[in-house]
Amino acid sequence: MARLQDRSSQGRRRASHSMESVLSEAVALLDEAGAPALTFRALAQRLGGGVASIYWYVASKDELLDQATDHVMGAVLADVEGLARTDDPIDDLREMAVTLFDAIVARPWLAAYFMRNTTAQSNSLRLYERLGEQTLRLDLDARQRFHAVSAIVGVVVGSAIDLGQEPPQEVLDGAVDRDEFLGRYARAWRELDPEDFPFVHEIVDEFDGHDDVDQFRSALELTLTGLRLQAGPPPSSR
Amino acid sequence: MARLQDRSSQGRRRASHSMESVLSEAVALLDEAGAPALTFRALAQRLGGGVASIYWYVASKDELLDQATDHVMGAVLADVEGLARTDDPIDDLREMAVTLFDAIVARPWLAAYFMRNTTAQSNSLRLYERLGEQTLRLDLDARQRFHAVSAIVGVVVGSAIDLGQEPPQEVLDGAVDRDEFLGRYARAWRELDPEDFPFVHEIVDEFDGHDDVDQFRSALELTLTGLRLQAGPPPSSR
DNA sequence: CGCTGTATCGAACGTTGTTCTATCGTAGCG
DNA sequence: CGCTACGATAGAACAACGTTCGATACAGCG
Repeated sequence: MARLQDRSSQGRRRASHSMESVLSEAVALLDEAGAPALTFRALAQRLGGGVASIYWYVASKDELLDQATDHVMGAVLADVEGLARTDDPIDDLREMAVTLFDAIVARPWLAAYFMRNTTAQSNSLRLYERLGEQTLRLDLDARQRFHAVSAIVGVVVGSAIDLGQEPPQEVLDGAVDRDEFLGRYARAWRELDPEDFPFVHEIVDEFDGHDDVDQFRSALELTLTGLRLQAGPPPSSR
Repeated sequence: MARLQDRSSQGRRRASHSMESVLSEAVALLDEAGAPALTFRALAQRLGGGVASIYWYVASKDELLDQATDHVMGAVLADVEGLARTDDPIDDLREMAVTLFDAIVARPWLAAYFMRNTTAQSNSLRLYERLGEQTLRLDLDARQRFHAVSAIVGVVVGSAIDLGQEPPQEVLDGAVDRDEFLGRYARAWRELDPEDFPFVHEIVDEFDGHDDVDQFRSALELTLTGLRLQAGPPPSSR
């Protein structure tokens, strides 16, 4: 009968990890049950080793989070860099932002960590650079470029945050699906006094069962339209 | 010699709280040293009582956070409702958003909680309503209005998040001020290869010592410009 | 063989949110 | 006045968490 891993016949063997395996399992835990599920004890158990061993690879939980985040951001960065470039930098910015947002939809826990510490997360810094390089193709000054990229990242983060904290436990467990969860809010909102909350009543049907990606794309479009206006006519038309 | 509170001459008297005092002290702790400082034991000590007593007023820490957030959001809502209305709904939206952002600058911990649970935080819901009511004055359909308000809240949250997680402990303790903290990043960024990071070098001077409020206002302006364009000409000109 | 540095692990510590159980104090009532 | 019910308080204990400590295994090399 084949044994798991390469542990030999009897008695507890010591586990042998690697930075790669530590980060992979950490990401797996985050993916499966969100940030609260990533504990040193759960991670050690998955690695088949002791709790303290993990501290040989990372100095603290903060660093573990940073490294795990950077680990997956590597793939996101590759996706962004693999995007085809057009002659419109704003179109490119949109595609980049959407790619980033898609990654966060797939891994909601990313939202809270992916821009926390750009010295420890080099892939996030590179992504920031790639976004910024598109603004270099626009007729803006340095401050406007800085603010433009901050705005775009802000839209991504802002849209992603409520996404990340939406699941109150039940959605992650699969006991309640997202539509039912939204429906509860919608039901509560519909019972508000229409005179006191005319706007909430106006949009409750839109809210019920809405798509987060649509919501994000709309917010992004407003920012990009504003940016296009700020940049003035494209250089080719001058 | 006057004694603290109204405890009588000798022996431990039981403390008597109230919802008000619990929330006030909770907010005080959050203001003084951020979210990690709000523990049941620290709160109990400030109230001069036992740990378990707090559970008579709130069922969990999550509820404590929600109620404390709603507590201060009451004042924010009052500020927003006290704003003078103009004939331009977008100008009003801007003033409201800035008022909200100012409140978050004063209390960075707000960013993470103020839109978490609108059924438990009625003041946040009311604020959401007030923002939305401005879009009722614009020529938009229901979905566009829903997305517009989401976008504005998203910009606020997105700009506020890095604000809230900036202080890595030293800034809160007052050991290191914010400019020095930004300077460290700027110094690290300046040492990157200019060929690999042209954008980062372009904007590092803007980043160094930048004002968060400027950054936010710029991001907000892009969204509002996009929204104004989307809404088309004002009804008066038709 | 012994030494050294790398890598591992169990046990323990302090702090956190939460629960259990016991108790106090006062308003209401006979 | 005494008794009771209940609103309100609190200490002790529990499980889970991040983190540290000291001991120990293993491979490479002289």
